[in-house]
Amino acid sequence: MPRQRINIGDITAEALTVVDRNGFDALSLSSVAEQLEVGPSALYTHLDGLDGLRYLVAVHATNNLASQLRNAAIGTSGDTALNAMGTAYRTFAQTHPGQFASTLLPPRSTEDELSQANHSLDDIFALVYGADGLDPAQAHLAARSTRSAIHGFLALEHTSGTTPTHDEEYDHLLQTLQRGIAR
Amino acid sequence: MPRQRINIGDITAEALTVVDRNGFDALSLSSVAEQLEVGPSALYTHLDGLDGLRYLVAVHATNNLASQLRNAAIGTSGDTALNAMGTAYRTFAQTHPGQFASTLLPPRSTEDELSQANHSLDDIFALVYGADGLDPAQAHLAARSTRSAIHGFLALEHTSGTTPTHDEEYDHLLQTLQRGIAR
DNA sequence: ACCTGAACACCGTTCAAGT
DNA sequence: ACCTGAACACCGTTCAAGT
Repeated sequence: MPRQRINIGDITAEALTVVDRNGFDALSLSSVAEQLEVGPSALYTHLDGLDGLRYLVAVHATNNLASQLRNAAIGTSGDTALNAMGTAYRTFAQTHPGQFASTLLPPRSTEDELSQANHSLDDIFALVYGADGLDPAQAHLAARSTRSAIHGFLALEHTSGTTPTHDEEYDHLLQTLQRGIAR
Repeated sequence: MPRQRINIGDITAEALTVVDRNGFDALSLSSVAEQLEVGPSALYTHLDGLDGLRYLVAVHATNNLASQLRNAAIGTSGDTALNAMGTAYRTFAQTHPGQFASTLLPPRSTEDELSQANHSLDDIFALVYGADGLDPAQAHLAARSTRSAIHGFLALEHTSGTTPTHDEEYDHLLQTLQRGIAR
């Protein structure tokens, strides 16, 4: 019997593929193991069961999203930056709905890898607001409001089915934020 | 063998109990059937499998939330109404996290019971903005932005664990919306 | 150290059989 | 019409056994 040798990188890549194709709820040890040509129990050598697999996906998805936002914000500032980040956030949610959904998974401790990934996401928004003149405390508040609002809109848009485009609604949200943030 | 007779009302009540106690992901045909003292297959007479059970919970949860928002808005208007609704929304999410999570379930058609429940939720916000002087189109946009932002904040707060209270962040979000909504 | 394969518990779903 | 109970497929998890 030729034994297949796998590592955590293979598992992660395959898990993201499954999630991108069939959604976060379709992620299972069986599906990933089958693609890697090993038995489901082989995965326990590398991670802590199904919860560990979900955690792995959530960390990578959050970091992927953060990268997209950083790329979008490069060379811009102020409202231009926020609009670019809003567009990038939405593009990520639409092209990787499974990864987007995984983003809401609860961290295990207050300072684990997933918490850090979430903090780095908030930090991107806070940096933009900070460069815009807001002091650190205000920038943090503005960042949290912005991320919350954008995430909420995209989550509702995703479940609301792919009904007509909600471009006008999304523009309204982003403009509301830009007008409403104290500065 | 004394046969247990059940109806859709019993199932709904028991499903909501399970969801309130152990979360939306813990909802299963088995757990509900066990509490009703019937076999899991007996439920298929009344609904369409696990998806049907989830759908049932989502409809009732959304309508429950809508009732809370309506109650909160009674006798108020403008920013006072929005603050009251924001508080009621948050209270619902914290006291019934399972029902809150079920709220994001995708409808089956564009005009089924769940879509209607979601529309009635948006309508509550739209009515407040309408009474505030916004024309129907603007009130609709404002309602969607508001619901999205509030939902997103509460969803992130819920996953972010029950870390310290985020009261200040929530206030910031509501104030940002009130300043940012065009009127 | 890492994977196999059997074993177990659990769940959703279908369907013939009973009342 | 409505529930039972057997049957099936599928999944997560554990663990002894092999390499």
